[in-house]
Amino acid sequence: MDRKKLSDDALEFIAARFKLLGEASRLKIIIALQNGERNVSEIVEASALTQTNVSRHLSALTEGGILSRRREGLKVIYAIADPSIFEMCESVCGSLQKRLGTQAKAFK
Amino acid sequence: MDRKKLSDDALEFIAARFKLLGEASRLKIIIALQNGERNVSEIVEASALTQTNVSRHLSALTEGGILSRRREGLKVIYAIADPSIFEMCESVCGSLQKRLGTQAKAFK
DNA sequence: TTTATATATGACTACATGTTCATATAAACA
DNA sequence: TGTTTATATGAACATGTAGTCATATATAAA
Repeated sequence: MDRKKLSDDALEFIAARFKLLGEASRLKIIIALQNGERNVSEIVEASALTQTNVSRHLSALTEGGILSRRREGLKVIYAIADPSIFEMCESVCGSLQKRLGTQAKAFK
Repeated sequence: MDRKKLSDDALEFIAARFKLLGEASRLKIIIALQNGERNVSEIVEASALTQTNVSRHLSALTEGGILSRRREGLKVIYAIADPSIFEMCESVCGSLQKRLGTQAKAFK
């Protein structure tokens, strides 16, 4: 495997991670888990999404290494497995604030 | 506009930012600009994408506030407008390395 | 075993989007 | 003016994917 191919694979990995975060519904789920683990029903309630939809997103986020999954009786409990996503969200928030600030100035 | 609605809009903003980064082709373009501004032809060559495709992605990235655009004669020169994306990429690389390391251990 | 509760999944629809081809626009020059 | 170079865009296609409905699976309890 040559160097070019390797970095293409790496790019795909990175893109996949960003893609997982590039959806408001999934961000809602992540935020619902910000203060600690929760089972699916709790996430459904907190996110105001349907149970099916939440289940789908939870699968994707878990497979992508962002969440962890644990069964406890009838309930399945999810938690943030990769806290680095919060840094990234803050990073985005920072640059968005900066950008919105600039746009706001343009209206003065 | 109530608080709930506001935070939904904010989430959409953040998701849109992540979505822009969630595509290997666009990451290639960003990497091509990592060491300084470049015109479209140079980006096409560096990224090995078609001119049309590059042009489309450049539009999206510029509209999303990630790149800046400047005309100079026949050439149009793009540059990174929001350097915070590099922090995020490094953040992703870090957690991916950690994750791949864990997976590698599982095979021992 | 039957029933109830919690979560996941197959099938499907609707819609978004990456990519390409051909062509348009914009600027410089003869 | 017409021509050439550099970039952008309309149209169309193919693919991916979020969301939904009905149903399946898994665990606990009666």
